[in-house]
Amino acid sequence: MKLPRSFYEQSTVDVAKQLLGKYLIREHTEGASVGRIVETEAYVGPHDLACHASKGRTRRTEVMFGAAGYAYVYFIYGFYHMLNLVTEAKDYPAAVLIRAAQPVEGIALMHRRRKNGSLRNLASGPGKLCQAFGIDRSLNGADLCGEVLFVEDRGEPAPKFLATPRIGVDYAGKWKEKPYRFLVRGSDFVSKG
DNA sequence: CAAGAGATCATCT
DNA sequence: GATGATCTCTTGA
Repeated sequence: MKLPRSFYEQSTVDVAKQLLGKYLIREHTEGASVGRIVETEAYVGPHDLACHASKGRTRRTEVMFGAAGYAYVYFIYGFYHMLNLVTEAKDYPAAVLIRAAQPVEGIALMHRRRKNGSLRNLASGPGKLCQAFGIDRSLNGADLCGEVLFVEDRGEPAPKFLATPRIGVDYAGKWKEKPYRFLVRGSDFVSKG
């Protein structure tokens, strides 16, 4: 069952937790890619110094200010894309970063996109995940209730998870210590962070 | 195995 | 003109 827009309208931390054990699906002309989400991070609003939108409403962050249930994809470090799912009310900037997934379908395609990857190395990090799934800025603003990029509930019970501080946000002052990173306990497919 | 450098560009000042 | 929600490779023990 495809997750409805109302799912993304919940509080960002709740969405981040509930996404664990759900399935990310990317339809592409080359074929479908499916991964079980095992790691997420919550970026909870304009007051969250780790959230891009704390710098104000700009061209880049515009999507985060929009309605829930759309993709926020951006390019960083000159190499990598990051996939976020926009949450909460329109005009409230918040999103969940998808950090890692366990490859389920389209694994050969993922290997082709990421030359030198073992199975565990295919999508165990936000940049790697976007490479494996063929996600780039053309998907910025894509509707998660559409046919190209969405998340499915396949009836799996909610997995046990851990919460830790977020990765790579040392500049965020006291916000860097918030336990807004969520990982499926015992999964071999999370990032190392 | 841990640590560090380098790659490379869209976005904002 | 600076910098970042990263990854990979190289180095050295």
